[in-house]
Amino acid sequence: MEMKNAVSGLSALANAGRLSIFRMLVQAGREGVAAGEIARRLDVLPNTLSANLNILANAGLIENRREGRSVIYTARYEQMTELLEFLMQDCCAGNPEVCAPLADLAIRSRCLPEGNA
Amino acid sequence: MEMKNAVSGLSALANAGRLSIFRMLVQAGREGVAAGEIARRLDVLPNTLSANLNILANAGLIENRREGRSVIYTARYEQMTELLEFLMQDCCAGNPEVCAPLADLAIRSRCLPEGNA
DNA sequence: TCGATAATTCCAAGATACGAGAAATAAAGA
DNA sequence: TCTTTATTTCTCGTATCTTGGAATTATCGA
Repeated sequence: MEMKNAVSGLSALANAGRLSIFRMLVQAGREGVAAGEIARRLDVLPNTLSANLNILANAGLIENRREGRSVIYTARYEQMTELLEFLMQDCCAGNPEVCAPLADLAIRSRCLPEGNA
Repeated sequence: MEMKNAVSGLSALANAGRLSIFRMLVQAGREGVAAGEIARRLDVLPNTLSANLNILANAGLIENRREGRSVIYTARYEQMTELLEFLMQDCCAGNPEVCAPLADLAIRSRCLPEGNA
């Protein structure tokens, strides 16, 4: 990932409203959540929500599909992974113990294939 | 981690200059880098650098110690880990394969204790 | 103490982001 | 087609961020 994309992604997430949206979508999985449902759950104005969804989408962190009258939003996990990778790149150079807590996190989240946890 | 701290951290990183500083410190390890050296390597004005270091410090992402005339800055890995954890919290609920790439990253970075990679 | 180096603080202006009201567009059903 | 629901676009006042010049503080060596 390039610096420009990383800054764009971090900027998109650097706002309480957008961070809440993104985390909701991350937790929602591939199924996603409709814009209206997000607005209801977070209690935000539809125009504000729409603007924020746009910012997240432009940063490549989310995408959407239309289903009837609703627009369903989903997280782009690949982009999230790339962003995290960009942040911790070479963090372990020479000192594996430094970022061990992150690996623990991966293990606790059961993100590892069988046999690695 | 609370939403407020997460936004503060992401905001601090949502700037090309500060992101470059932070990554440099992440890669530098516990030894850290002096403010002047950072300014030289990134070619930024000392006052701008100082302001940015302050923002990163206030977000809890870096800390410093004085050594003679120099002030050495280091990354706070615990805070970085907490921030990443906040972002991917519950991301795997029901779908472990979704964030498997992140676990791969941890493995590739040799962040895992012996026997887990 | 004086001069040089290292870093920070203060301040102002220009740029950008933010939230909200109002209007517009898209889709579904009567 | 008309109405309702769902979402987006337009616009604008306000708040915040960013940057650079100038001055200030801290440390070391002569």
